[in-house]
Amino acid sequence: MDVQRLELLRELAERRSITEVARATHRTPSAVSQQLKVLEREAGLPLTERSGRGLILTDAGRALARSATDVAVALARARAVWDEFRNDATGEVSLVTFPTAGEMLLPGAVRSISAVPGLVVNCTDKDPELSDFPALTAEYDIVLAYSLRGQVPWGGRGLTVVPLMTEPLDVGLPAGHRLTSRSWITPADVIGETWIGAPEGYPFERILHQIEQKAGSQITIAQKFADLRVIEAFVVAGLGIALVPRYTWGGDQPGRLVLKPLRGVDAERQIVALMRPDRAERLAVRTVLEVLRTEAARVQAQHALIP
Amino acid sequence: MDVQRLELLRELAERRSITEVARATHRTPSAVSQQLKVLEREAGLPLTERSGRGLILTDAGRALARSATDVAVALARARAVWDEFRNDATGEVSLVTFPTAGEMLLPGAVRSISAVPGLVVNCTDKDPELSDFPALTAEYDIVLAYSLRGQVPWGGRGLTVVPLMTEPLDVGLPAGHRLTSRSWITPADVIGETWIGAPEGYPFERILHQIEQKAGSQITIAQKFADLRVIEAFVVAGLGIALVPRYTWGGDQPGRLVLKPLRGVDAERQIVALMRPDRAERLAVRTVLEVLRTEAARVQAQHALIP
DNA sequence: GACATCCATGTAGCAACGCTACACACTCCG
DNA sequence: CGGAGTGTGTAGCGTTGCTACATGGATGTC
Repeated sequence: MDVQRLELLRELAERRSITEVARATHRTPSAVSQQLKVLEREAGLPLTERSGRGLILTDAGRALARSATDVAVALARARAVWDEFRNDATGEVSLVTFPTAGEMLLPGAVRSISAVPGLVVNCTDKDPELSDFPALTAEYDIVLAYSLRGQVPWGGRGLTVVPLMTEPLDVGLPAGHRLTSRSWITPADVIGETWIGAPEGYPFERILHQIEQKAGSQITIAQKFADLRVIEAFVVAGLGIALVPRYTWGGDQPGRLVLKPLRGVDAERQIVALMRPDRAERLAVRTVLEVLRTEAARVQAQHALIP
Repeated sequence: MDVQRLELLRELAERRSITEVARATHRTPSAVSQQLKVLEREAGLPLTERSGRGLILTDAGRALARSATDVAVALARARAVWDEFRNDATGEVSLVTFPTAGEMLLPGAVRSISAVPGLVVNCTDKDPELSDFPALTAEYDIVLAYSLRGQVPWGGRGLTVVPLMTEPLDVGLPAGHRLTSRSWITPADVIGETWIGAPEGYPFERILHQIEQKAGSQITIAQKFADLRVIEAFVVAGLGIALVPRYTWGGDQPGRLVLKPLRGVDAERQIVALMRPDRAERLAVRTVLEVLRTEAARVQAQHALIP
């Protein structure tokens, strides 16, 4: 019935705890509990069940929370309509990114956005290993994440996904390496090489496994680092070769690090923006998204010129 | 921002006057005015303009009212979701119809609905000439209306239209008429005949014009009646022939009135249910609609057996 | 041209609602 | 067995949205 109450139910569905909902909505847990009780009484059937010291939603609760999302989207769209009427893309937009995308896209994007008066973006970065990126949509308006081809970890959660770019993953070689004369590299070429890999759980690992399978031999992984700078340093030092995202590559090792495209495996990652559907409707958010898309296109075009 | 206020704006868009909105929502005009003022202040731009002693919506107001409809639809859908969860198609549904459809569909439909406990339909009829049927959606949940093929008078108003059946319009002849031996009739056949027509503005008139055009000669219209019973009585009395909806035909003149299908012109009318989109989402309304559809199918099937 | 009428809109007051603050019950874990 | 984490009741208070009544314009009529 009441939209505010439905909103609370939706928050509960995402945050799994009344205390968390209260914190997020600047209320007392008691207030949240009371409102949900009223909603439940109106609905005429239980929406939550106690489970340990917390609680979980019933099937009915989940269904109602889903509808609540549609209501929130419609409402956000209404807001956007009159923001457009006033040409007023004003407000704060919060954004998280994984580090490499932040380095590649955000400086240019933030500069463009600073040209829009009244529009403010608050950016942070988070380690993709430590955080559940889809879950971050509860806290941030825009979440920049990446996935490998075919991998869709954020499907089914009802999130809005906007693709920004697809970035090829190349093989990084030290200058003078035997393969630097090649114009591309296949899995067979790298048999016997030592790799600088990524920690377990990182999606890059899957690609190394694919290379293993295609080449039919096992891969030697010497070190596992999460930070691209560290990886690059090791490659330059001749301690191994590594997968390096083509556009994100630091480039501060001119001539000492050589990138070669990889053929025979799906070596690319897709960089996307994840959002809660209602937040995606906000005019300010849509404006930031548009800037990110053009910035991504700019980066991609720039690298196409200097291969 | 607030849904209640958006709802008031939407009502204002339809009812054109604060007093009317107040009456419809069981409030004082003052209350409505105050809430719209708040909405306007929040929006930051004027939503209404004074015009004479009433007021009209600005462009921004109309746009916002449209979004308000989407919000109302989402909200109604949420209600329907948990009504379905409880299997609870309870409530009152109001319905207006034009007389012939009421005679044909409502007795059977109301009987079926009475089998659903807690579901109540309040039916009325209105003369299609005297009332603007699309506008009646403001007062009634379901409005039964008809249109001829190609005619869509309710488009663009943002109403939900559910087709119930298409009913052929036949030519009604008195027993013993020279054409009763034919199995169908063409415009050329009826040259020289005297017609019992419908008053101006009634859609039947258009079909008579079509017959005129196809036949290439002018039609003689002796009388113009709105009520089908009167028309039938005149036909039986041998005072002329007339267009008669095939399923709606009274049938209380057995053997004295003969119906023959008309070929060569689009002689059929479509019977539809008109609804405000949010009301169409209500489970009770959808249930009634379903009954109406099956009842329409039953009537159609019954007449197919006895041609 | 004065008056009745029909609008929308202010103002004061009141009732209802949703929040905070605090206390309490319960579960998990060291 | 506490202690820290949950969710939930109760009392009280501020805000909000309503009614009742009065006011200001625009329209139409005798």
